Amino acid sequence: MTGKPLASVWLREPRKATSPGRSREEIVSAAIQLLDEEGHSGLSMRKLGAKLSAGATSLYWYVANKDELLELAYDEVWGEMPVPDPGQVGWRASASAMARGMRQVILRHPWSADLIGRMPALGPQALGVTDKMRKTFKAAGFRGLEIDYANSTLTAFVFGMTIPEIAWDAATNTPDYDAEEMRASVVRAAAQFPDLLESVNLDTYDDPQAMREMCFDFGLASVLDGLERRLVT
Amino acid sequence: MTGKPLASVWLREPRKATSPGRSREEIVSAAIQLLDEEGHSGLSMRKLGAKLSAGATSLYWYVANKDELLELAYDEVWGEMPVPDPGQVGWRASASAMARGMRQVILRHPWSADLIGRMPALGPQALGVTDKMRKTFKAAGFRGLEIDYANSTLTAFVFGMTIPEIAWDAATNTPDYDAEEMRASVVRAAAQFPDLLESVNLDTYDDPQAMREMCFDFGLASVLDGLERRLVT
DNA sequence: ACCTGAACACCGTTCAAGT
DNA sequence: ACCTGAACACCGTTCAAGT
Repeated sequence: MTGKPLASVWLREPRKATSPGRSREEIVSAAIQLLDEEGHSGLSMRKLGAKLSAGATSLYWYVANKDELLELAYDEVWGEMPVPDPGQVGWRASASAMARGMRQVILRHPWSADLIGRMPALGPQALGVTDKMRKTFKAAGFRGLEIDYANSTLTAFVFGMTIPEIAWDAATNTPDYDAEEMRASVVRAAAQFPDLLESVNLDTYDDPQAMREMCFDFGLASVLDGLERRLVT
Repeated sequence: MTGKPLASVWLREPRKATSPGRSREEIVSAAIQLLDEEGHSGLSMRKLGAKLSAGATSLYWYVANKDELLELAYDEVWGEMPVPDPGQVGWRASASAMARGMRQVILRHPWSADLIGRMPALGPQALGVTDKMRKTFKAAGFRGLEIDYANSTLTAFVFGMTIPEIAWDAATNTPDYDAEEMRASVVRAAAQFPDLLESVNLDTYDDPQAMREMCFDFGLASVLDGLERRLVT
C-alpha cells in the first residue's frame, strides 16, 4: 500500500510550503539559470548553494536529491511550451504551432534534451501541456487511444528532430571551431560512401541553420499529412 | 589550417594499430558490456580499468578521454542497426524494417539514447547506416535534399518515440515498483485534467508494452504515409 | 524549522616515473 | 611503446550538530 511507486517528486505528497527561509521555486529557478548558462556541467549542488549564498547541503532540506531538482527544472521547461487553442485556428495550424514551439523551447534549454530519456514527464506543467495537446487531436477528429497515438507521433517527431540538433550545436559551439575545416573532415570521414558524399557536397553546409528549418518543415508536413490520412480512412 | 575542427575521434587521424598490449576494440567492448549491464553509472574509467585488470589511467593511452570512449561505443551501436536492401523488398518495407530495427537496438542499449543529444553520429558505422538509408529513400523516388529530409524525418520519429520509452523503463525497473500504485499516483497527479484522466483510465496501463507497440505502429504508418504523399505531389 | 561543516565514497584527468 | 600510482580538483549525499 505504501511502497514508493516510482522515484519521482510528482508522485509524492508535496511538502507544504512554509514561508521563511529559502523556497523551492527560488532554488529551481537558480538551477535553471545555471543550466541555461553552462549546461549540465554548470549545475552542481555546491555551485547552486554558492549562487544562493548557502551551504551546498542546505538544499537537501528543500529537495530530496539532485535528480528531483532536475525533475522540477524539467517541468518548468514544459511550462514554456506554447499551446494554442485549436478552436481558434484549426487543428493543423494548432499542431504546427505546438511542434515549432516545442522545438524552440528545447533549443533554448538544451540541457532539457538530456532529461527526455531520463525521467518521465509527470509534472503539472507537462500534464497540462499534454492535456491541451490532446484537445487539439480530439478537435481533429481522433477518438480513444488514437488521440494519444497521434499526440505521441507529433511529439516524437519534434523530440527526434531537435535532440540531434543539440548534439551538433554542442560540438560546433566550441571556441576554435572552423566550418571549412569541419566540412573537409566530414568529407574525409565519409570518403567510402559516394552517395553520402554527394549530400555533403550539396553545399548545404554553408547555412546549416536554413537547412535545419527546411528539414523540420518537410518532416512536419509529412507527419501532419500522415496523421490527416488516418482521419479520412 | 590545423585548428581542431570539432572534438571528435572521427575527425582526427587514427592512431595506427600496433599489436602488443591492450587494444582499442577490447576496451570499447568492455565499456559496452559495463554500460549494458549497469547503464552510464556503471562505466567509470576506474571500473573499466579494473575489468581489464589494468590501472584506470592506462586507458588514456588508447583513448583521449571518456567522451571519446563513448563516441566509439556509440558507433558500435549504430553498427547493430539492420539495413535491408530496398531493391529486395520495396522502399516502404525497407523503411519500416529499419525503423523497427533502430528502435530495438536502442532499447537493447538504453545508454545510447543519452548520446544522441550529446555527440553527432560521425563514426564509420553511423555513416554506413546513413548511406544505406539514403539508398532506400532514393529508391523510393526522393531526389536531392529531400533524400536527407525524408531520412531525417523517419529517424527523428524513431528516436523521439524510443527515447521517452527508456525514461519509463528506467523509472519502472526499480526493485519495489508496483504497477497499481503507479496508476493510482498518476491518476492523482492528473486529477485536474479530466480529459487526460480519461486516457489514463482506458485500462491501457495493464499492458504498457502492447500499448507502446500499437503507438509505434500507428506513428510509423503515419510517417510513411506522409512521406509517400510527398512523392506523389 | 532550517542551516551548517566535516566526512565518505566516489569521479575524470594529468603527469612524472617506471619498464 | 606501454603502464603505473600519486595527486588534483572536483562530485552527490549523509549526518551529527548547531540555531
